[in-house]
Amino acid sequence: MMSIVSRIKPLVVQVLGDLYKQAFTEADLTINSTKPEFEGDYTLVLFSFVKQLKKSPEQLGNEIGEALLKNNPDLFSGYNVIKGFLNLTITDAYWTEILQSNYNNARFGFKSPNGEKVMVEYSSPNTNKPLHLGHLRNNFLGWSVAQILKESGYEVIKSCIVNDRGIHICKSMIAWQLFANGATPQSTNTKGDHFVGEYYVKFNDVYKKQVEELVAGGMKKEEAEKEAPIMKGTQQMLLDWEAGKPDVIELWKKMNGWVYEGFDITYKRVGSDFHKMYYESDTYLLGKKDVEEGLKQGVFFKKDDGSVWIDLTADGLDEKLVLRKDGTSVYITQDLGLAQQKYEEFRYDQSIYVIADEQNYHMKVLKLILQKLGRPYANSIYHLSYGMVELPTGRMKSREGTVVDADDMVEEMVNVARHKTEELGKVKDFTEAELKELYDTIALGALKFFLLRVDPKKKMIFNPEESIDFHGFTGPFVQYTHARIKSILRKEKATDSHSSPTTGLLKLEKELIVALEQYPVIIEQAVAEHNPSVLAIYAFNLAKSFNTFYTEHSVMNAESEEKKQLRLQLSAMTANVIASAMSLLGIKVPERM
RNA sequence: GGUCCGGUAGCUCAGUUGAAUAGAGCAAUUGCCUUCUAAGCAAUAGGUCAUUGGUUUGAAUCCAAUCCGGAUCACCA
Repeated sequence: MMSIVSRIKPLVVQVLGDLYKQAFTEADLTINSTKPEFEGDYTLVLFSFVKQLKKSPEQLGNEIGEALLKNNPDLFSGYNVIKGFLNLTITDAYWTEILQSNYNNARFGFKSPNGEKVMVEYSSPNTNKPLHLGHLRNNFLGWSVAQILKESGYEVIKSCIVNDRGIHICKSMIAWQLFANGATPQSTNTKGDHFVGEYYVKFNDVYKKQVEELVAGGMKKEEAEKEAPIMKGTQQMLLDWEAGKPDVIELWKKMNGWVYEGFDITYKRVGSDFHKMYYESDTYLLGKKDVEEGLKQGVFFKKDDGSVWIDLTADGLDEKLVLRKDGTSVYITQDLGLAQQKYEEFRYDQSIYVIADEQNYHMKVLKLILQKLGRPYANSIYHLSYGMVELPTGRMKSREGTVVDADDMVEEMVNVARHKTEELGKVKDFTEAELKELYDTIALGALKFFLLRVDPKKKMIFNPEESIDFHGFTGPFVQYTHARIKSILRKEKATDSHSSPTTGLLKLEKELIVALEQYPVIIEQAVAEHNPSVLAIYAFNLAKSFNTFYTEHSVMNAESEEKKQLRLQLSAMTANVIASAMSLLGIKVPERM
């Protein structure tokens, strides 16, 4: 299945060769959608040939247009030249053919397996605090990119590295030990991850106070930060953990267990899932082998104190530590080891890391080191870097409690969905279970769409007062359009009718088919850019086009039986493509709402 | 300070492989429910595309400089 633009390009290249005996390539051509105020469907920009061919744009346009029309009467039905633009009109027969052969194809734009294997690592939570809005952006992005790749023919392995050990985990552990008096999630009726998160905040409160007291007593701030009793206790706990001290390990397992119970609920709710979980407690020692190997290869060097480094100054970066003087791993050491582990286990062709842009430098270094170590997978690593979600007041900080909690967020969206639905009163015959499902569909649709509609690379601002909206450029708008179409199709199904007319397409009908035809190219773009937002924007524009068409023309009371069939097909295909595009974003679409 | 990312309507964002008069949504104003779901449609208003210079037939887009905001450059993860 070839897009119309990629069909036109070789035809133009051929015509240019025939007419002017000059070789052009498809890359030399610019073909855009024709602006609505002009006659035509697609436009060839002529300026680039003017100089080379020494003819006026008008003359060129007319000659090329004439030849294209003559050679391909089944594809082009007309042309016009305005200034330097050749506007081409595609035949109605072409458009209706697209419609008839695809209106009922739920896999339109999807591809069959291509034999390539991709790993997508996303989510990567810490087990010391609950998930917040920033994690949701990561989860939705990772899941969506994986789904887009899957439907584009890749074998996809979704993985997750859980940061379940380290000093930050010990912080909530020690605070629990000191202040909980044996309280548990059960005894306090609190979701496990939230329960543990409270002690992480508690740690930071106490720590801050202790540092202040020490500073008041005349100690320098830097020293006080090291000497605060609770911090010393935490560091001791980390040493005990690494030594495998039973009571610490037991506490660690217990608290992590609480967190996992909480995470499971949230992941299930928002639809995140993984094929392979990695735990840092299993992998954090792995990279040491790579460091030894790199030392032998001369990629790394050892300083006098025994610490191991790599010199990246020739690559415009700094010297980077890869192993501490006491022989313990740092962050990058672990990532080196994990990368190796993942490759040995899955032999992927591509490995995508969905990680916030604050780690751009780290990921650059990781890739560079793997390249220098001569790893065969080094170049297959792709950092899908996304911007942080910020509040109007600035960055969210777990330590300071200025975060929008993921569970709270979902709950609030569900409430808004319920109120709005009740207010409109269109689904009064739904059962409790059906209503609950509908609220979830709408709430998560709104939330996912909101977080995915923005270019991942860009940081985004979340304003709680203004961002919860179900009108306009939102998930519920697209979902509503789908429900609206389904309402028509419940009255009458589209059928394979070859009696539907192949001429006389109305403007709004054609606009819709033209948009539908572009869907496969949009998916390809989403794959190439690792960018789901193009699908969100596309789905919105498609829904908007349908709504305009819908208010202007009646399907059930069409001018003729043929028109009705055509419009039923048009409705069916629009509903399919909306459902399809939304499914790639991880968003469900309801039959009614 | 070095590196990277960003600055487009009151707000949130598209457009950045150069192409016709820079587009949406929200907010504001105004119309449209006896006709397939008004979570909709139509319309009005809102812009020195941060600034300056350059390249080009053509610049929001490319180049240079400047200003502003953010991230990062840890023996933290």
